[in-house]
Amino acid sequence: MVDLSGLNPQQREAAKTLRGPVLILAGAGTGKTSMLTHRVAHMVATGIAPQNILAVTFTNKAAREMKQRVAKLLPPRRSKEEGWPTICTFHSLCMRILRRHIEQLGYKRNFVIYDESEQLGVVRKILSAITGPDTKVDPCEVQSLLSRIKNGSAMSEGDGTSKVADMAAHIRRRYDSALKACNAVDFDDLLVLTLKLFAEHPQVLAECRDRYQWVMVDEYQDTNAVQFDLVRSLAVEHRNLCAVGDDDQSIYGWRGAQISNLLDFEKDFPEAKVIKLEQNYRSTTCILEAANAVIAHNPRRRPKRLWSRNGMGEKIRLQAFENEEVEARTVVEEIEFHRIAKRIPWREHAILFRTNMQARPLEAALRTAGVRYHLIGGQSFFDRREIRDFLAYLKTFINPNDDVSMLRIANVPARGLSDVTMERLLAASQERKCSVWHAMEQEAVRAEMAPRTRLAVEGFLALINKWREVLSQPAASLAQWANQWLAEIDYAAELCRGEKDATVGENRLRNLKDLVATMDGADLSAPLDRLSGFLEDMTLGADRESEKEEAGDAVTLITTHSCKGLEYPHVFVVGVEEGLLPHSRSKVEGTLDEERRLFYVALTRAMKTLTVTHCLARKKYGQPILCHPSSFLKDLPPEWVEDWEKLGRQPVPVDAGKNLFAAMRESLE
DNA sequence: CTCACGCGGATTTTT
DNA sequence: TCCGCGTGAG
Repeated sequence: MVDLSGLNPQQREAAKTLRGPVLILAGAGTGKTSMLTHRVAHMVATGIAPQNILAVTFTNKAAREMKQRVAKLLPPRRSKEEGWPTICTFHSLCMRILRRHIEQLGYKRNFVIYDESEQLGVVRKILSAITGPDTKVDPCEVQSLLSRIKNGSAMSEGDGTSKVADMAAHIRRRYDSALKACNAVDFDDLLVLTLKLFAEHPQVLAECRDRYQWVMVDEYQDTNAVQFDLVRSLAVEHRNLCAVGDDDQSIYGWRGAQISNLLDFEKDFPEAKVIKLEQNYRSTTCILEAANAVIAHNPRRRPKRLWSRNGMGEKIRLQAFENEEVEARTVVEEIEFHRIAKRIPWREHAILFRTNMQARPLEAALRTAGVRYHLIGGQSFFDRREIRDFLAYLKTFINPNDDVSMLRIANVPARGLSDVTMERLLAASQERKCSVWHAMEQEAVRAEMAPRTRLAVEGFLALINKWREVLSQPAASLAQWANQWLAEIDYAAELCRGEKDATVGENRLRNLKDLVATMDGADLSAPLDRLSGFLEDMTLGADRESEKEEAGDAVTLITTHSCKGLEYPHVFVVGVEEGLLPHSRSKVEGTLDEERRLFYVALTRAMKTLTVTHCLARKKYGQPILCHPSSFLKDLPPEWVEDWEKLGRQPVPVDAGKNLFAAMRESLE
């Protein structure tokens, strides 16, 4: 038997309610993961076959954490063949299903997954084909519209709908067939195609239902229409569905998340049992009471009230500043004061803000004060050219018919395949209804080219084929293989070329080398399969490596969106102003509720102290603009708040403060 | 190609 | 204000 005595009564009930639909409302910091992992262990202990258990999460991080914690609770596996629960993201679940069955939808088994920038490439191509080279249609817009359509949340804007809809449908058809021609699927397709598979091939659905007889879904409030359909497809028969979530933390409505999936759970599962987890293990009473009061203003929520045994704690500090620079400086001073006077390390502090743009003055202040920090978010890793190129090469080696990847690297480094040549090849491929690679392979196509370009094309064909060849040999080391072809194409030179600062190129090269070094895992399957696996991990398991480097002492800078699920002993929520939080756009979009939840999420990150700040003026597009305190601030009950009336308090002159801190720090180190 | 200049746009972003 | 883009010249 599993020991459930560490759980509180509600957690225990949730962990022990196995059969039938259950909705578990797990408030912030209420030990959700602990409950879930114990639930899995308890299932196994009661005789449920582990391989019949499925737990779906949204992020790799959540999946990884749950996997690790489940592994600690389950009896050790006797053999590799022995069943084990499936704990993964929606996307990787669908990927697994599609790997087995996608041939029934007319794709090849070794399909690749296109990420956002590759999707964009396809969209660009289609747009230029149907509207001529220069039009004002933004490919990004189109791509996000397509995504929203696929996820079943295309906003039906009131105006001129049918024309736009027709257009969208047309583009979608071309887009889908373009991807299919490359044997590629995008992130959304993973889910959509799985549903299609279920609809068109009932035996596959039956197989999956049979396999996943016990389904758990984490962060249920964030599921969108397609994810909901998937879950329902799997669970509607056996009805062993455990949905875990918190309607108060639904902050991804704009990405298609349907909070109604959680709110109206009983519509689809009338016999559902609802369990609330309200004991919080993270924060002090002050923080929780304030958060409770804020969120209570939302209509249409499942009433909840977080409480804790962590004591009253310090009151929430509410501070006003004349502008964002003073705000940043003071927050930093506060952190330094904590560190020097109270020996609280930097890593126990986080600064939360609504928009990325707010990070700028904070970074500046942190830097001048010599405080280490790391900024979470911003898309860095996958925008790096060297990584993109490398992955495109890998995809080309796996499947040269993947036009998007192939076109990306065809002339990188420059090998005489100019844009004009590639355009011609593209046209030829469209004429012949084949891939660009295939067009290159055809003698007739090459015959029409100038001798020099013809040689370039043949050289490229030979290059790709040569290294594909190596890949088909059994015991190749992927890292070695990659290093060899990288050397042959002299990619290092390509990276350094045109770079004024040599260290930039070196850094890029090091990034790449680090990546290459991770290619050889322990498993001994065929190199091609390993390569596919590696690629998949890269696209699907897109762990921000910035998040990994938690080692080291540094203040966290993070948006209120990406802080969900995290916690910090000392939290500063900055820029809590009308127009920023709630964001001005939420007024026109009618999403004030979600903004309030966002504020609630921010508040509930704090364990020990919470500081909420706002400015009286802030530079917007360069111009200083007057700001008003957020309307949410008046919902903070005065009894839990310590209002620092800025006006009375004359701060120490900046330089004096800086020197003082510098001196104190030196004396300590 | 590469650099320089000018213009526009600026919420949030799990895979 | 500031960054990223596309364009146009050399």
